Amino acid sequence: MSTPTPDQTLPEGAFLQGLQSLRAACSNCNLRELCLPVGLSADEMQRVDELVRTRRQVLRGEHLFRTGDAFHSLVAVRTGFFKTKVLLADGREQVTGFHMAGEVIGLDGIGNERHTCDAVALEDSEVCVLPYGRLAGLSREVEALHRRLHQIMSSEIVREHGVMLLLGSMRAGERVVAFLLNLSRRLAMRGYSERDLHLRMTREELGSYLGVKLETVSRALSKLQADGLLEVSRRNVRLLDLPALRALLAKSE
Amino acid sequence: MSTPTPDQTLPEGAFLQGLQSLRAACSNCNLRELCLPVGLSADEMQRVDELVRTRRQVLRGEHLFRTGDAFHSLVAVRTGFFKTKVLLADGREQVTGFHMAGEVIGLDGIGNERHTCDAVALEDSEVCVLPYGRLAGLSREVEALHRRLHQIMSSEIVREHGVMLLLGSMRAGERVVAFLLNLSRRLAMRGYSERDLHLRMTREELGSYLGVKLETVSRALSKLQADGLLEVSRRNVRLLDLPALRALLAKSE
DNA sequence: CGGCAGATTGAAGTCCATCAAACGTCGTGG
DNA sequence: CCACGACGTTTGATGGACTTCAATCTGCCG
Repeated sequence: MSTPTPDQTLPEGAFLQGLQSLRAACSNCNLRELCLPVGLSADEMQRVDELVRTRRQVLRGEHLFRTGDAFHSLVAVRTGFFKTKVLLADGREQVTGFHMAGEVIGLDGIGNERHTCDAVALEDSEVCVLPYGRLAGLSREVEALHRRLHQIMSSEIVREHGVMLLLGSMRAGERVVAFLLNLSRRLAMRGYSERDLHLRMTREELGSYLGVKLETVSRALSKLQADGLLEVSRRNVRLLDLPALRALLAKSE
Repeated sequence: MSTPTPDQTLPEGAFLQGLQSLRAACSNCNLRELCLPVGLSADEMQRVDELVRTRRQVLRGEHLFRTGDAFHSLVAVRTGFFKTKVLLADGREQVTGFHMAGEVIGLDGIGNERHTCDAVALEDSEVCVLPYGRLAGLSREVEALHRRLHQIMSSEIVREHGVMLLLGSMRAGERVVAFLLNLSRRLAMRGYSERDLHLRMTREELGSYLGVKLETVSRALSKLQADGLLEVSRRNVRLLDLPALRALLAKSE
């Protein structure tokens, strides 16, 4: 493997720290069916390879970007787990999402060239850096990439509609179930068990995402366990009765 | 004015109802500084004119689109006021946004070619129909349009982050103030008073958006009136002390 | 004028937040 | 190796914010 040539167009600073010497490429990435290159032909994917040259390691607790940072790149999660959060003037914070392998982070920065939220690794992670300028340029040549970018952004909007529904219209117990089923589905899509979940976030972070306090999350989980629908042990959750859990959402009372 | 030639590439069906014989064009639209063509040169705007040929009238209470409808076009609000909402299986609904002149609706449909929410006119309105296929095609030729589309979607993501913060981290009174200030700012951007607001939605719709019950909205408004910060009379709100209202959010307690 | 939808206000109840204590787990250092 | 402490989690008791239920009021439109 040859010594990598640093990409001259990459932003200086934070993004160059932790640069990996691995050759990044979508073409031989096992996430290509989930991630940015969905819908691209082999040829098209190779053109994307040209600009997805940089991988970055992000350690647990490290920020990928912060509110106010200049926006240069989107980021695709390769391994690991992230949270994004927004802050209120008085320090209150709201977790806006949890992000796992194959998901793209940083879309918030496109609009005004600055990030408007923080992204923090919840475990040691690796991401692919997607320089936005080059991505946008290529997407004008490769229609499938253009479509895919629009699709990714649109899906993020739809995802957030779901969170708004959760925060605005569900009670605490329902929110927890909705979260678990969503996580279960995303794990299943990646070939993991849909029953055995390992939560990567604290009860407090989960509570923030769900708009309730950490004690409420804990109580809701205990209640579901008492009802025989799942087993909880710290951050490990086993879903014992998926149909019943789904029914809790589909038909509330 | 000559008889308009119906655009052959437009989708059949619902969108053709209420077709206006007015010649739609961004170039001579007074919203061009707020709407889709922001950042486009005169030449570029004329190219957009070619595909923004159709205006549609939407009466109060009418749906612009519904969950499940096939997605063909984005829609720019020209006059009037819309809400978008998502539905839960048991009938509960969550208003995800209120949309006024210059704002683009329907971004949720891009991802999977179907709409995932309902858009309803809250007063008699007029919209410009933006056939998505042609818009995407043109955006590959006109870079400024490409950027603008990305920007619109990114801004929508950022807006929703703000709503999530509101729903997840604020108390009822703060939510109402945040909503009023947001509306005030958007009206001011359009040349209207930032103090005199006319709410276009019922207390119930506003409560749904804010994740509280209609009575709670009503009480919060009454409280703000009692505190001398505003005057309410049915759907008319006059903000009497904007700095104090802003301070309520900037520094809670 | 009468009826109705929407808005306000009050009283009672529920869900969740808050405060508090105890427990388990993990990593560190004695 | 165990003790210790920090951190995260669980669980209980109490209180508060918002919901629910209900009555009344207002303005609008037929």
